Amino acid sequence: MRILQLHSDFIEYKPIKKEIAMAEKAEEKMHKFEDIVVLFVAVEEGDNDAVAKKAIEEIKQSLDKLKAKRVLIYPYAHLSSNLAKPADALNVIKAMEKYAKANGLEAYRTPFGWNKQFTISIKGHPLAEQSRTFLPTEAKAEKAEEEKVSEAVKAEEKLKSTWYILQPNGKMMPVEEFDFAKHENLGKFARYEISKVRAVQQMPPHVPLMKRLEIADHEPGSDPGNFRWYPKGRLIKSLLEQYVTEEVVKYGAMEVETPVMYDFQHPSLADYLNRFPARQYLLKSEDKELFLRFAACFGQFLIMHDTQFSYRQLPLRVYELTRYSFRREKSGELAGFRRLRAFTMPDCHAFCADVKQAKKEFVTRFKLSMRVLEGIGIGKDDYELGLRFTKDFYQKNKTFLTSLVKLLKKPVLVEMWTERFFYYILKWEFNFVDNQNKASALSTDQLDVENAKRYDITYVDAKGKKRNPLILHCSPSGAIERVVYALLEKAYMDQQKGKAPMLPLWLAPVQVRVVPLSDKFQKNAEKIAQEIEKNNIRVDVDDRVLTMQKKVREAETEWINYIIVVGQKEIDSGILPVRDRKMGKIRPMKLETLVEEIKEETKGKPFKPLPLPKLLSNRPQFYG
RNA sequence: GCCUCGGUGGCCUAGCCCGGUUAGGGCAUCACCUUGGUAAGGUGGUGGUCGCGGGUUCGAAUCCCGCCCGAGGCUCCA
Repeated sequence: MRILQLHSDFIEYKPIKKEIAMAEKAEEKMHKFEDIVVLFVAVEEGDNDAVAKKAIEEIKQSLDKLKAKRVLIYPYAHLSSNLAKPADALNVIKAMEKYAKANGLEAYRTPFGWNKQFTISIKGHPLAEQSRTFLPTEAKAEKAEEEKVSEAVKAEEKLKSTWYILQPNGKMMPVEEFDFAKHENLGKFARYEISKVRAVQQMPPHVPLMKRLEIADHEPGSDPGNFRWYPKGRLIKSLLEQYVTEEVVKYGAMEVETPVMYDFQHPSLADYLNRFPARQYLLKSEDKELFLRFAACFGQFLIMHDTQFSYRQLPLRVYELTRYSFRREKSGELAGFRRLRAFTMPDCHAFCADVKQAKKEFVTRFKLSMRVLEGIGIGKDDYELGLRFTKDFYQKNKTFLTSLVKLLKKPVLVEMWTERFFYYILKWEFNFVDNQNKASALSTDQLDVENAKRYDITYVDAKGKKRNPLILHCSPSGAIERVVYALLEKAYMDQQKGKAPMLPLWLAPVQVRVVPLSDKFQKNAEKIAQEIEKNNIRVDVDDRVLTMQKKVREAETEWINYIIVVGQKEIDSGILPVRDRKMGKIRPMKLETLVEEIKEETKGKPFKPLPLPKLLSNRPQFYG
């Protein structure tokens, strides 16, 4: 049994919806209790009457110290991942109520089996918040692997935020007063963030696409949310990784590499972990407890802790492409490439002397992120800005915040916190809105005022004094997997609009396919392919024994950008009929012209050769 | 984690409600025929622990229980 004990000034709750068939009877109206100790209770497998009794006895002792005698028993499943069956849980909960009354407490109970809405105000004293675990027998006690309810989770329960729309002209209005008619996606994003709209019952389109296009698939031999990447997918991912890294290095970052696992007991890390509401993958190695990183922060901060630097060198930028970062998301929230347990995250930290410098750097990185997404093929019409800050920061920095919105040239969603609960005072993300009207963050940056101290990172200022820098946390593209998700979802949207779905040319696994009209022309086709290949273009030859029509059809379903059929006419004339996917027609052109066009379109982007045998007859089929 | 729906050769799927021949079809794959002018040429063959484990039954893809995996919803999203 797990109990979160909160001494509150008041709690209000309202039963909304029955979660299970055996839910108790309840009145669907607001209930309010004042000056009461709320017991959020999760009944676990094996809990029984004795556990209920023991729990109440211990709580009674604690309440005596608080001079409190009113309790509200509130069934709360989310404290445990090892819940008892509902019927057993209800019995235990009822037993608790019985024992509480027997112990002279004034006991109340919220209905079991309901989805409830609640508001709680917690008293400020040191003993107001306590968490407890009770196990069925003492023998099992040492197995109690306390799933810590982190400070961040508790903080979020108290978090109060208000929502606004901030326009490029600096005008900020409450979100409900804004007219979304001309800003459909922003409206979808706002609704998703604030009220969590119900999505249509449908598989996300990128999931079947990533399989059919042989990009990636679930790996059943691993943990959920871990993917296998086929050659075409690996090429796409690898090009994206290379591109983002090149752009961040151009911006001035120093690339490093740090471990994927860390000591749970390291003091800075343990403290930091407590600031994150997510769960980690844990591993035991001999007597050490390790966790897998969920971002590059750890490694980079530990490096910077041991690094000597002065104010003259600031801002200092450190970068790593984490392959992988791990977050043990709850199984029910995993969704294709949108949300994974292992993902590739470019993560760039900038260490700044003061707020003024941090703000300037923040703008540089905002522009960098826009540029990176643009280069990938995700323009500013494809995402919406979420801008989040504390009220205090807003009052001192209105002009600065508006300047970010001006860069984007469209209204943005604002979340304002009355107090600072996280380690940052300012944060933004670019959110992609997909075919299910769900929003997912791509690029993001944060202004961190807490971790330099926690990790004891210092620079020497002009007077020779040690100071903690401010730290910016930026991912200029967001997780690479999520970029692939956005590209595929975007292609699907195009298809819905009647346009041919496709990937940006520089990311297409096969850019040109040469189709010999019959096997008589195969040598000619291979020769043309060789000429194209010399120019760093990914080209293959469909030498299979199939009709030309069928080969064209397959090339189209593979989203190949240019298809060239080669027969006698082409050999005689030297003019190639190029089937252009983007323009949707066949364009007669010379080989050199096509090569020039492709080189121009892919200029400045990384290149990698074809990741598969050049002849289709030599190629295995990974899926379907 | 909870609730709902699903899992049948490499892929998509019929059959399941109402238990009973050799589990049917399409795509892919292999062989042969076809050598073509821009989105599916023809014929034949190979290929199956019906997600896994247990139960009910003379008999289970089909009914019951447990588990695993996927999707959707809730929750969560640093």
